[in-house]
Order: sequence, then structure tokens, then C-alpha cells
Amino acid sequence: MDIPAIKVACSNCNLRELCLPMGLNSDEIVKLDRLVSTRRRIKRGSALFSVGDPFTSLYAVRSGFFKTCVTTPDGRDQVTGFQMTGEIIGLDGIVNERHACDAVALEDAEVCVMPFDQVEALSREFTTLQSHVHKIMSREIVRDHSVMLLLGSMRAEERLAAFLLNLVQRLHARGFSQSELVLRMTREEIGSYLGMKLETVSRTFSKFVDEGTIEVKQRYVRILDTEALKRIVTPCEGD
Amino acid sequence: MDIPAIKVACSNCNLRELCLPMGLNSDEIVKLDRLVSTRRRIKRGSALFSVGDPFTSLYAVRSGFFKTCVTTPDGRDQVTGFQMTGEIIGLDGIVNERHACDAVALEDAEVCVMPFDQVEALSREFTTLQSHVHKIMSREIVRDHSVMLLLGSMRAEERLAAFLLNLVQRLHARGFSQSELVLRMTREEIGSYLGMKLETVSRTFSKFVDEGTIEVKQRYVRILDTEALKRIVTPCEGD
DNA sequence: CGGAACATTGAGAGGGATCAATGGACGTGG
DNA sequence: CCACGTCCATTGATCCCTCTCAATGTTCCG
Repeated sequence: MDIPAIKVACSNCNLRELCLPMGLNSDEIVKLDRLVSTRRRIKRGSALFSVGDPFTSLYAVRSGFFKTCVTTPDGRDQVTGFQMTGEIIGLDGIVNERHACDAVALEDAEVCVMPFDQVEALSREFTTLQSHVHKIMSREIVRDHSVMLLLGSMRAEERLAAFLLNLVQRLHARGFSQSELVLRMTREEIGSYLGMKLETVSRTFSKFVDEGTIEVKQRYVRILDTEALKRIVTPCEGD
Repeated sequence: MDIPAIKVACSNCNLRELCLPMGLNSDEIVKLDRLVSTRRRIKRGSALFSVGDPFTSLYAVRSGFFKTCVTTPDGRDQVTGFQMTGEIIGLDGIVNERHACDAVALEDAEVCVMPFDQVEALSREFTTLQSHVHKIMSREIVRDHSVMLLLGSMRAEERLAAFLLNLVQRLHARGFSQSELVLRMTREEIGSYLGMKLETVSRTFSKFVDEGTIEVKQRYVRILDTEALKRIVTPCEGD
């Protein structure tokens, strides 16, 4: 191979403050480099893994945007999450050594492949990584619980407002605007995630536009009044 | 203290096939004994821990029945799970070193306290436990995703049917009947978990009774036609 | 026995689903 | 460059499932 080996390494990755190495010291990150040896490119619309695939690795999103979804035997499916840069995909596969959901790229994407046996070996070796892995899994559990809260006890407007706020917050942490975003998913995918039909998603967007809370042009969304969105999510702060 | 020290140990616990030690060999279980040193009794209606409490330990349910729930700022709450004998509570606390939900005993209960720093230390020491802890967390994530599917895309009857089937299945794994159960939670708690109002839960029970699928007498439920329940959850097997 | 907590059932209202039609954005190929 | 098809989004009209409000019944316990 004459292709100059681009060093695939956490230590020189500009995402290290968002990704697995977050909070590790430079010494520890160098050890991590042993773990992340390969990258994988995923085309828009194709799957990083699918239900039933043997589980071998966790994946860190390096670029692009993913959705994960589960499917009922009768074909309905539920988007369980959207993952952006620096987030970890694949934790669902650990229990049964097979993936329990599909992970699909919503735009051309690249992930760092982290073979799970190596993750385990390395986290036996040094405490910081061990703690880190545990926190990543725990964070996912807490996130899932807040989605359950959303699905179980919020109305359409509250769900969409919470969704938008969550998205901009995560994008902001990645250096993007606090008030503008481009949705990478369709209305139907948003609806699936939020437990509502795509028409309801669209109508709710239109409602927010009418109220002057946001501007929408297809996938582009501009938040004009963040406070209004927050009030929708939490109707009576202080009650 | 004159109270004879009852040995608190996984190695002589009759739940070891269901609980943390599941699948470990006797050698490894002896090591686990170092970890589980104390038990704690929780009265019906009181909390094992609450939102915001410092996180120190995971808990294995030894007897009794718990619910975990999260709360919105405006007071609505969502039951995120029901835990029975052998199941692990507290994983939500790992990320922020504070608990993110309340865990409340639905009947007088007893838990084994597993200080998390010791869990981490021991799982650095031996691989089987490490793998086990990872699987327990991953199982929780997969479970949460299936609850999201339930909340996001099922109707009331499907939700309740899925709930009943899940409960009896878990109870059966603990040696109880496949067709009879006593609910430990109120209609309101079931409703909160399933994202529906208590009246709807009650009505749906009545509907199942009318159809001859189950018998209900308050908290006591007898399943007369398991297949019918399964058909409700998966309306068109094969479509 | 009386009260509190929990459960059932009814009647009516409403939020979101469903069905359906239209319109815009984008990519491909002529 | 425009035509065309496809995918996606918007909007309207109607329906229905579940919520809400309300009354009654049951169980449990002091």
C-alpha cells in the first residue's frame, strides 16, 4: 500500500473532548490509541449494523449523523435515538452478543471502530477508562428514561419543543449555533422518535411558526424564542 | 452486638442464578462475597434512593418489589420500570454520581448493597464479573428501547398485553405461575409506566375480561388465554 | 364503623390519527 | 436547461382513541 498511513488515533483527533477520551489525560489517551485502530465509512441510508448482527465493536461517530431503531414483528418501527459526532453507538449489542437495533446513517458518515474485547481489556488495565465506559452506559440509560418520560407524559407540542431544545443543545456543545440547525432526519423519523405521526410533526412545526417561536424552511430551523420553547416543555415552572 | 451474624453472601444465596452472580463459577462467587457485605430493608412506600441522592452503590433486590420513576419540573412523573427479585437497581446514578430517579418499594423489601467502587475494583480483577456488569447495563438499555417502542407505537390494549406478558414471564423465571399473578402496583402506577391514565388501564383490563382473555379481581390477575394476549401485542404475525 | 385509598364505570370532549390532495425540492436523464 | 419522477412536507377534513370529569363501588385498616 502506498497510501500514506493517516494516523487513526484519539491523541490527534479533534473530537477528543466530546468522545470516548473525554477527560482522560494525554498519557491515557495514548493508550486509547491502541484500541481505535480502524475507521469505517457509511453511506447515507445504509446501516452500520442491523438487528441480529453479531456484536463485536462499539462505534464512535466521527462525522455524520445516525439514527438507531427497533422494529416490531409486524413492521412498525421506533427510532430510539439520533447520534451525532462524538457519541457512542452499539451498547445494545453487549447483552446478547448480537445487535438489538439497526443503526442507519442519515448522511455520509464515518465511525471509529472500537473492538469491545479490547475496550474491556483496556478498561481492566486502567481505571479512568473503566469509569468512563460505565458512565457512557449509564448516561444512555438516563437518556432513555427521559425519552420514556417524554413519550409517556408529554403532548405533541411539548415533545417537539423538548426535541428541538435537546438537538440545539447538543449541536451547541459541538460548536454550532444555539439558534439555528439543519435537521438531518425526515418528519417521519422525528415522528417515530417522538411517538407521533409525521403529519402531526409538520402541523406542530407550523404551529410554532405561527406563534413566532421558530422559523422553518424544510430541514432548516431557526429558533427565534428559546424561552418560549422552554415554557412549552415545562408549562408551569414553579407549580 | 449479640445478634448472630447471618452470613450475607452470594455464595449461599438462593437467588444467585437470577442475580449478579448468574453464570459465575463457585470460585468467582466467593470473591463476590467480599463485595456484598450489607443488606438494607425498605418499608413499603419508602424510597431506596431519590433523585439527587449521592450515588454510592448498586442494589440487588433480594425480596420485595420496586418501581423507579423520574419526575418533570411541573410534577408529572413517569414510572421507568418495575424491579423484582434478583434485578439490579441504581445504574442511573453512575453518570453524575447522583441518582437520576426515585426507587420506591411497592412492598416491604430487602436489597443487597453493592458499593460501586468495589464493583469496579473487583471487575478489573476478574473478567467474568466485568463482562457481567456490562451485560446488565446493556440489558437495561435494550429493555428501555423496547419500552420506547411500546410507548411510541402501541395502543392501550397492546401496551397492557405486553406488560402482562412481560410480568408473568419474569415471574415464571422466578418459579411462579405462568398464568397467575398478583400486581404489586396500582392502576395509576401501571398507567404511568405504560403512558396511559389509570381509567384507561382499568377499562382495558375490563375489556380483556369481557373477551375472556383474563380474570381480574383487584390486584389478582389470571391469564386464561396467553395466545390471545400475544396476538394483541403482535396483531398480524407474518405481515 | 367510618374513612382513606384504590378501582370501576359512564358521559362527553379533545388531541392526534387517518385519509387524501397539493406543493415544493432534488436528482436524473433527455 | 428543462421535463419528469421521486421523495418529502404541508394542509384540510373527518374520525376515533384516550383523556377528563364525575359518580359509585370495593377493600383495607385504624
